[in-house]
Formats: sequence, C-alpha cells, structure tokens
Amino acid sequence: MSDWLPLSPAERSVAIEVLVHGPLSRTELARRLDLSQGSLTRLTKPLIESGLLVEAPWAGAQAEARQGRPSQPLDVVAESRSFLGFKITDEMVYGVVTSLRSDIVARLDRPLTGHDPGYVADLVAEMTAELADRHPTVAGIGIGVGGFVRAHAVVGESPYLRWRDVPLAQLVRERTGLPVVVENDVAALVEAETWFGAGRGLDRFVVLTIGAGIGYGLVLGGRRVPYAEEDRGFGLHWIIDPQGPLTPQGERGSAVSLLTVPSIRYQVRAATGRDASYEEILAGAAAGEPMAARVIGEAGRALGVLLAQIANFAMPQKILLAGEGVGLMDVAGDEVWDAVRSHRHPLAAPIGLETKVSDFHDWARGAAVLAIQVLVLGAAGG
Amino acid sequence: MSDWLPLSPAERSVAIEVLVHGPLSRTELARRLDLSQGSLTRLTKPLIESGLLVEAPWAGAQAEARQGRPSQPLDVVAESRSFLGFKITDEMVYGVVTSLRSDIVARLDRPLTGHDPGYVADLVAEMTAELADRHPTVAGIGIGVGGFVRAHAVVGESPYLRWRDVPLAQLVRERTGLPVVVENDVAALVEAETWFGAGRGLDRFVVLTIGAGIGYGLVLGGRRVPYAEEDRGFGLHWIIDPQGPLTPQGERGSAVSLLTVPSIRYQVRAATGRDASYEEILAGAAAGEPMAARVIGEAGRALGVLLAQIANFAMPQKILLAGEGVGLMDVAGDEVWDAVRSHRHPLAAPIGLETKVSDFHDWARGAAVLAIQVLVLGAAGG
DNA sequence: GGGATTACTTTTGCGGCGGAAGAATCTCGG
DNA sequence: CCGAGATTCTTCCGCCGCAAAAGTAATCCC
Repeated sequence: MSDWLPLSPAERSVAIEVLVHGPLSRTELARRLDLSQGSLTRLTKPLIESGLLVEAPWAGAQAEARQGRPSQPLDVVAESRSFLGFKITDEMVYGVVTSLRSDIVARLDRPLTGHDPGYVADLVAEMTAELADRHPTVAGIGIGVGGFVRAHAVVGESPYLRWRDVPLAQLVRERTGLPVVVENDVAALVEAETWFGAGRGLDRFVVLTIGAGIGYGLVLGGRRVPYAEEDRGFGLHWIIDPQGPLTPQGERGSAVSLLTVPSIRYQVRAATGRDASYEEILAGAAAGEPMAARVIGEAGRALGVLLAQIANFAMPQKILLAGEGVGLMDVAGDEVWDAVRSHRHPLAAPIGLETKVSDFHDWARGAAVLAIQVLVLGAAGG
Repeated sequence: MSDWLPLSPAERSVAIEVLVHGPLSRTELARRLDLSQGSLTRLTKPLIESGLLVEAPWAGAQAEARQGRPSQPLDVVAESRSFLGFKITDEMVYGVVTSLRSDIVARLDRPLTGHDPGYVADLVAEMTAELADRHPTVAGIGIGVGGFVRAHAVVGESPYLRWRDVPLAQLVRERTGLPVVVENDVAALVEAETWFGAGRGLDRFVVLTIGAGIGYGLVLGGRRVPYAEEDRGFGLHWIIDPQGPLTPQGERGSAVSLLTVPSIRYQVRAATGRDASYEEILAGAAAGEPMAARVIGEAGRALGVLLAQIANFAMPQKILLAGEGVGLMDVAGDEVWDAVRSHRHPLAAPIGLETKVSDFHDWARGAAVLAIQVLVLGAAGG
C-alpha cells in the first residue's frame, strides 16, 4: 500500500483493463492484451505490491469448477483511494467522493454566489476539506466546467462563468495540496460513460446531453475524439429548422433553442405568460395542454432529427442520451421516433438508444473519472 | 534492390513517413517519429539496402545552405516498383499503373459484359498481363468494388454486381500470381486521399463522393474510421427531405434520390420526357431551363444540408467532394452555400471544402494505394 | 587552417518481451 | 488414495530494440 508508482505503458494497460472490465485472471489478461503469460506475472507483481491490484476470490457466479489449476482473479482495490469530483455550474458547485471504480460514496453541494476564480477555488478547497475529513484517502481532484479547457488545467474560455485563461487546476492545487485535473464537463461525462457506463467496451459510441445546453461527445475506436471547437458555449453549432423558434439562448431553430431546458421554459413563458418549471411543462404536455404540447412536440421532433443525423454520420453502436432534460423522451417519445424514421433509410439499422436520468452529481462523477484516468493511470485523456 | 523484406513496425513507420511526407532527413525523421538518431541509422539501413529508400540530393528549394554538415535527405524510389489499381463498375473495368508514390503512369479500360466472378477475374488478369508487359516491375494489385468487402479479400456483398461472398482476391491471384488486395471503392479512395491527396497530414477529414451513388468516408486521428455497415448499396442511409423526390435508385427524399447522377437524370427525364446527359442537364440549369434548374437547385440545397450536417457532427478540418457529380458545385454553388448557412450556427467555423473533378481512374488509383499500403508497408488498412 | 555547428554512425548497456521449462493446483478415473 | 491429465502461474534465459553517449563526417565562418 505504498504510494502509486508511475506506471509503464504495459502496466497501465493492465491496470486499465482490470479497472474497466472487472476481475480478470492473468491468463485472461494475457489474451486480451496480446502479451505472454510470463509478462503478466512480471507486470502484475508491482501493481499488487503497490496495492492497486489484489488477488481476490471469484465472486460467486464466475467460480466455475473446471479442470486444472484454478485461475486467480485480479481486481482493483476500489476503496484504496478516493477521488473527488466537482461540477461547477452557474450557481452551484456539486461535489462527490468516488472510489477507484467511480462509485459515488458521498455527496456535497454548495451554492456559488460569485464567479471570481479565487472565490470559486476557495469554495472548492473548502468542500474538499470537508469531504476529505470523512474520506482520508483522497488521491486527487477532478473538476468539470462548461467551456473550453486546455491541458487538463486551464479554463481557456467559459462563457457562463465569464472566465478566460483561468489556471483553475493550479488555484485549487495551491489551496488543497492535491493533484487536480480540470476538463470540459461533457468530455468528462463521455470519458466516464466510456470507461464505466453505457459505452463500456463499445467501439463507436455517442453521448448527447440535454440540459442547460446541448452536449455532444463522440467515441470512435474506443477513444473519445477531441474537438478543438467543442463546447465553447454554442452547444451544438447546429440549426435544425431555419424557421424554428428563437430564444435568448440560441440562434433561431437551433438545437439549443429547441431542446434545452431554459429555451423550452422560455418558449412556454413567452406563449402563455406563466413561468413554469420544466417538469410542470412536461406534465402539462402529457395532459394535453396546447401550448406545452406544441413546444414539447416540436422539441421531440427536433431530438429525433438530431438522433437520426448522429446515427447517419457517426454510425455509433449506441447513443446515450443524458442530462437534466431527458424527461422529454418519456413524454414525446412518439414524436422522437417518428422524426427518426422520417430522416433515416427504412432499412438502416435501428438506433441503439439509451437514456439516463442524470443529475449534476453524475457530471461531478465524470470529473472524478477524469482524475482517475489522469492521476492514477496516467492515461492521455485527450 | 532485393525483394521487399517484411518490415518491423518501426521500419514501417519510417517508410510510411518518407513515402507520405516526401524526402526527409534522418534527423527530421527522428524528430517526427520520436526516436533517437541512432535508431534512425539502424532503421534506415535495411530500407536503403532493400532499395525502398535512397539517399538523394535535395531538390532545389529545400537545399538551404545552413551551417554544419548538410542533412542527407531520404526518399522512396518511386519507380522501383509499380502497382496496378482496378475499379470495377457495372459495365466497365478501369485500370491504372502507378508508382510507389501513386502517380498514374498508364491507363487501360475494358468493357465488362458480364458479372460472373470467374469472367471478371479473367478480364482483370488479361488487363494485368497487358499492363505488366509494359511495366515489368509490378509488385501487386489493388481492386476497388462498390459493396462490402471483408479482410481485403472477399466481396461480402455487392448489389450492383449481384455478388455474395466472392473470394475475388484469390481468383485474381490464381490467374496472375501477384498479391491482390480488394477493398470497398470508397474506402480505397479515402485512404488514397488521406495518404497522398487532400487529406494529407490532417487529423479530421471527410470524403464525400457523388456519382452513381453517394460515398462517405471519415478520417479521425489520421486514420480512416471503419464502418461495418458502410456502403452496402444504400449509399448514405440518409433522408434529407421526407417530402423530396422519389427515384428508382433511392428512398423518397434520400441523398441518393436527390444527388446521384442517375437520380438527377431520372428526375429530368420524368419531368421533360427527354433523356439528357448529366452535363447537358448542368448546362441547361446554368442556361435557365426551368426543369433542369429546379432539379439542380434542389440537389444543390440537398448537398448544402449534407455538408452542414457533416461539418456539425464530424467537425472535419476539410471535406473533399469528389466523384463524377461534383460539377453540381459549379452550377449550384450558391444554393449549396445558402443551405450550409441556414443549417449551421452563424459563428461556427467555415467549412474547409475542396472539390476534385475525379473520373474512374482516380478510383482505380485509390485501389492501387490500398495495394501499396497493404503489400509493401504491411499497414493495417482497416 | 582552426573553430563552431550540424548531421550522421558506432558502441554500449538496459529494459521489456516471448518462449520454454518447471511448479502449483485442480479434476477425473481407477 | 494415487497417478494422469489439464490448466494456471512462475522462473529463467536470450533476444530485440531502444536511448544515451561518444565518436566521426561534412560544412560554414573567420
């Protein structure tokens, strides 16, 4: 249980394989990673000595009684280190403590009353102290922010925080003494889902998030595709219907104007004069209120078009629909699938769609996964 | 000038770097490939001895007189081996002879009067004999076919040839004694453009072809993304306008129905009763003939939508528009760009578009490039 | 011609890998 | 209960490929 060693590339691939794909025997690892059995003995030894891996008995089902010497499963010691993940929104900071496997073991939220970088860093440090008090094995911190992030450290541009070139990783590190990884929030969520969630083991995978904005993440060949222009505040640079509605947040007929939670609330408010919550609007649409039904129906069709386009051009094996606005699928599912059908070839493969009701703690968990990737395993997170 | 040795991974990367990025000195190669200078001496020696590389004087412009010992450029011996590339269409076989650099040095076409695999292989072997007679250094054959190809060898499914599981590589190899690589025609063209053409050195790159069908190829991280479902005869599984025209080739409002050469000719014929060539239709549209202008205008808008979608979701640095139908851009460029504008965010980066008037010999050249990749360099072409 | 500068080559040593042989641990069948 | 067979893991050895460093070569500048 000494300190984490810097891992060689081969050790790293072993550690990642075990971490992501559960307990595996040395022989199985050798097969998956295309290495000899001898190499696996050599590679796993320091990982076990350092406390990252452990030889654990098979858990129930997999303990098949076969001939020959039984295989010895290796597993990560999920609790040996904790990680903190933070998601910074306009007016809140959401924090979680996770295990090495990214299971959330604690939560803590705080309102954000200002956007000064120093103040935000102070708040994060405060929350870190509080969380680390109860979980003393914290090994690192991951922070997700909406906007453009450079080198896992500097917030190049974040429109809603009104930041430019803020060295957030350094600020938090100075206050906590812990290693810090900063990443775009969507990118972090995509990495988390690719490693531990809906995209585990998939080659081509898309994450689409609907919430305050629109997020889009593409995984090809098992790796997230980094986009320089990604998420600079425009959501997707994407006009679905040039004659569509115009909202303060987005261009006329854009995905942002049609689909995001604030835009839908704005449209209903503009039409009815009443301010309703997103849930109320969804319930109203389901109950047949005309204005709500119209706005939600239009949103559903827009989402269908979006899904069809993604399926056509990126051909993912699965699309994960996440964020605070996925309730749309429950109410307007028919409109979504109608639009998908009318924008795809009838013989095209059906879209593998998975929806995930996610809250801000899932975003924070994504940031924690980034920290795991970068800090423990030294993976080039993109 | 002995036979090609099987290359080690490091030798391969050196050979590819020199082949694709022109003459390079050893020091420059060491920098690009992140290897020591000593390794480069070691790696280049067998490549020079085998005749693949040669030390050549700098060609003019690059011969900067700097201080110190002048660098010694290494270049591939482009003429040391020739490659044959074939593109098999419905009614023709197009053949080219290329150098290692994929420059076309000869052409030969033959009509295809049947689709029996044995007959097609015979014809390719005949053309090979004729071409190899004049170019005795032929090292391999690449064949591009529309349809789904497995393992660089077997045509899994080709609708227009009405083939299923035809081991074309084996058939041609038996008749010629030369190594043969078979690949989907679009994939081959994409590889060729990625290595030697518009996509050279780019990280994110898209090829869109308009001709008898629609082709779409995506390059991310400098590598072509392989799609299992790609090009099984549907073109893009993609409906642009659910109320659009219906043609025999494609679904209503699909990219195939709106954009391909046969579909455009069909639409004009159905509307006017006269059978006109694609060029005549373009000229007519330019001259203001109503029906031609309507069909071509609609095609232009469809192309604009298509380009906008691709730019939105794949965010390539460049889109190459190729095929026999690119003349559309000259006549309907305004409609294309109007549609692009109305389907993209106004602040989104402009699309880097390159059009390439290409004929069937370019497709054959793409197949030859595949042969170079697989046979000489052992590159995993995907 | 001498020094500086840059490019390439040779030598040396080390780390990581595969392969082969051996040890460990199980089942099965007598 | 014991041995044969099966399977997993470990140990050991040798090779390959790399980096590092020192040496050699070719040029420019003064």
